[in-house]
Amino acid sequence: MAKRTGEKYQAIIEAAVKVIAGSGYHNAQVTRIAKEAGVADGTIYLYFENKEDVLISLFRTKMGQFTASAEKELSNLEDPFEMLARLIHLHFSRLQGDRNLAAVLQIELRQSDPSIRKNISQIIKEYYNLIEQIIKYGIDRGSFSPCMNPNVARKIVFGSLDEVATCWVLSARRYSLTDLTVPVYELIARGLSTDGKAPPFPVEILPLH
Amino acid sequence: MAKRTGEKYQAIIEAAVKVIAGSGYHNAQVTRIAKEAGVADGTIYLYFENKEDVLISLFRTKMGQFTASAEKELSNLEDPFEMLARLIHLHFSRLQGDRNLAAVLQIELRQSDPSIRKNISQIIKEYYNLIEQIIKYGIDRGSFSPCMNPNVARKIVFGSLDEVATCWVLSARRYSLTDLTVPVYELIARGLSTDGKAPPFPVEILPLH
Amino acid sequence: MAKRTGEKYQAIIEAAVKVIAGSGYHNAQVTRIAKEAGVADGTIYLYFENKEDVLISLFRTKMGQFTASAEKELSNLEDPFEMLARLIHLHFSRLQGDRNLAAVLQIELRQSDPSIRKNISQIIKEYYNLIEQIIKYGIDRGSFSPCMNPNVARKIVFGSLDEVATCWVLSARRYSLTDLTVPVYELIARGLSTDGKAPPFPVEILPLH
Amino acid sequence: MAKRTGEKYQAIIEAAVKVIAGSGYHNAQVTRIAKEAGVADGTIYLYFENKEDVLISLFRTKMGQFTASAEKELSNLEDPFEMLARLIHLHFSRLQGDRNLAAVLQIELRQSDPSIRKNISQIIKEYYNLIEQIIKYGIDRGSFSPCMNPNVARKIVFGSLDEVATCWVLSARRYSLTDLTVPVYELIARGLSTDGKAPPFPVEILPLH
DNA sequence: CATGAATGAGGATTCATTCAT
DNA sequence: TATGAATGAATCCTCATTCAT
Repeated sequence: MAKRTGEKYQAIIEAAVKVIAGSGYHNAQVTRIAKEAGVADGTIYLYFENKEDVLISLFRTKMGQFTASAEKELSNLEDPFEMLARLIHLHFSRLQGDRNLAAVLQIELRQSDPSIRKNISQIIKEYYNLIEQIIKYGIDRGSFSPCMNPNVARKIVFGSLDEVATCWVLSARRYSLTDLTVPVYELIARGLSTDGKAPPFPVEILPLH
Repeated sequence: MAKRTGEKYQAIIEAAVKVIAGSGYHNAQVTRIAKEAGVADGTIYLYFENKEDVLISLFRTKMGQFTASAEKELSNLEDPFEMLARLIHLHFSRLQGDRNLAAVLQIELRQSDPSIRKNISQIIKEYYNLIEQIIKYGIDRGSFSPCMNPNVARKIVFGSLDEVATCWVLSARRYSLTDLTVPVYELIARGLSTDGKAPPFPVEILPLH
Repeated sequence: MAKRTGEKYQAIIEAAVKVIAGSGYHNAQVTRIAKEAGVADGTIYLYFENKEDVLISLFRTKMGQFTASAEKELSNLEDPFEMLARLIHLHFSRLQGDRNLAAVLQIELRQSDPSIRKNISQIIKEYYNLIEQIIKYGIDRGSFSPCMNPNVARKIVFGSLDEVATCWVLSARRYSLTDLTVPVYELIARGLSTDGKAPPFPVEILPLH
Repeated sequence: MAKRTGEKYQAIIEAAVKVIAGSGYHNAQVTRIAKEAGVADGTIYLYFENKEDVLISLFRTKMGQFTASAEKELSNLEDPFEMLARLIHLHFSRLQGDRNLAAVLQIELRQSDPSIRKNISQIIKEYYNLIEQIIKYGIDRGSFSPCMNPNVARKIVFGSLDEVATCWVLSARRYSLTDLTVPVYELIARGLSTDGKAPPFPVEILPLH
């Protein structure tokens, strides 16, 4: 019964990002999201099951876009190290490019109820899979250490990126997150590599200064 | 005004761990904690300022014990790799040894209000410092790569351990967290090392089977 | 934010008068007022900021009506003694006409918190001013003693009426308050008058028996 | 079972005056009164039935002292006007002489529960009687108007003094209450007098400047 | 499709009083 | 007599959701 498309659907999701980023998860009342989206409170319930559904849909939309664009960008690559480099760069530049979204994804949405967390876990699995596939591919290609458990390696890669991003959001953002792309790459790449030697970060990925 | 010691103080903290682990942060009513601790509701307010103070004190107590025991255990070591190995082992075995506590630390406490989060950040900094000191020490000794930013490396180490632990808590714990000690060590140690070669995990750390 | 008009607004105020008169200020739970008004608890907060605001609004509305009707009724008069006579009559007949309101105004509202008292003081100043204007006018006309301090005289007039009314409310009302209009008038009028002679009470004010 | 004498009994009453005057009726917790009196919480219950009993005893003691000293001071007088003058002077100077007590009697104790108010009414009746006796005596002597109802006159006299005193307490006491003795006397005396002529205030009552 | 006024369940905290010592 | 740690009942307000219009 909930209509999951239309411009109001998108407007509500964008409004939710804005409201949550602005005043935190616990002040994100439905009324405020409705006002920000320019619709009546009740209208939200024409497009979403309930408030939880708004938050989950927000996460699904944003995370889905991210995973899709990452998959697309990596699809043409052959070198596992370059794939890793691009993934890290995408991960950080995406968050740096939308500060509201970064705050919501890294901080606010983690304050949510268990039922929301459960859905979020489900959604994030696609991104997990993407990372794990890169690792498996790297092992198959002989670039990454064959001794590694790809599942454990995925957790380390994701946990590293996530912690770096969270610290950046909480730091009042006095520094550039994307500036950490290279050092993070180097440490992780060395850790993943077969012989402890990782190729340098492919600098053409980075935007020109 | 709040008396911060005594056996009832401890009982209330243990009760809070149990109640929060059992029913989640948002269902952790003061009344339930009081009942679990075997005291009256009002008694909690003789030992704590308010509910928030219970949670922060819980975190301070538990995290403080952990950091202190880690500092103590590492104080006699000379090899940075061995320090890293023991830290990872301690981190995982501690959480595996108290499943309620693990659930509270990894999941529930992260759903709390901004003011609680702020206090938690403050407390966890000591653990951050410990990790960062190990890294700096390793660089000075020539064991860890001198190109690394110790602050970034700290985030990668902590983020990795944290993500592995969180996944374990959420996984219904069908596997042993401490079994991941060695693979996690190997990946991180290789990443940190100067030449991509890390000594094998010192097996005497692990308990005998 | 609080909508301060509409029939529910009035219904809540009337319900508050009834509940407070019936069970006293300290038993006037929001839930009881809501039930009496035939609305949900939360509805009260659509029309009032909080419970305190209900009480202050109650006083403002009722006292405002009283002051306004007094000003209107006195506006056509020229003789200060007649103005005094009508004021006393209005004061007493108004309270006698609404016993619940009398109990709330004379007894219950005086048990309230300092912040409520402060607002009440502000509101009652208009009534104070009305009395003081009558006295100043009487002095200017030569009817009232020019030696008097109008401010002190106002306190004596109001204090007299207030004490008489309070005693009546507390007396289980075995007598008519309006029956005291004439004796109170005579004493006060003589006290205010220039030469100790006050005209008799204008009997046409009183309702026929 | 409550021991109603002893130095701790007095100390508790004085402490109650101080605490209530200092932080208002609603912040006058038993614990604070006990601390101020230098006794344990439980000790209060050796001397008083309950908190209400402390407040009522406070009022009884203080009001009793006042009524007694007034009766004594008026007992030698013959002129009703002089009695009135001395009563007003005593009433005001007593309150002005103890600001804490004034705040408690005029403001704070009136915020109390109905049961306390009931006891207070009972206690104040002696003072009411004193005033009424003066009035009856004045009528008998031919000084005061024989048409007056002594009961109504008493309310006017007490209400006037009470309102003047209350306004003074609430005014942040930027003026002298005893300075109002003469004007209040003049207005009331004229109102009570048989012919509208009252003798001037007997200035020897006032302290020399 | 859209509105927004109305609903009503749910929980942290205070403080007078007790009673074992 | 005196203590003071422990007790536990009692209540205002928020906000996701509904439904008559």
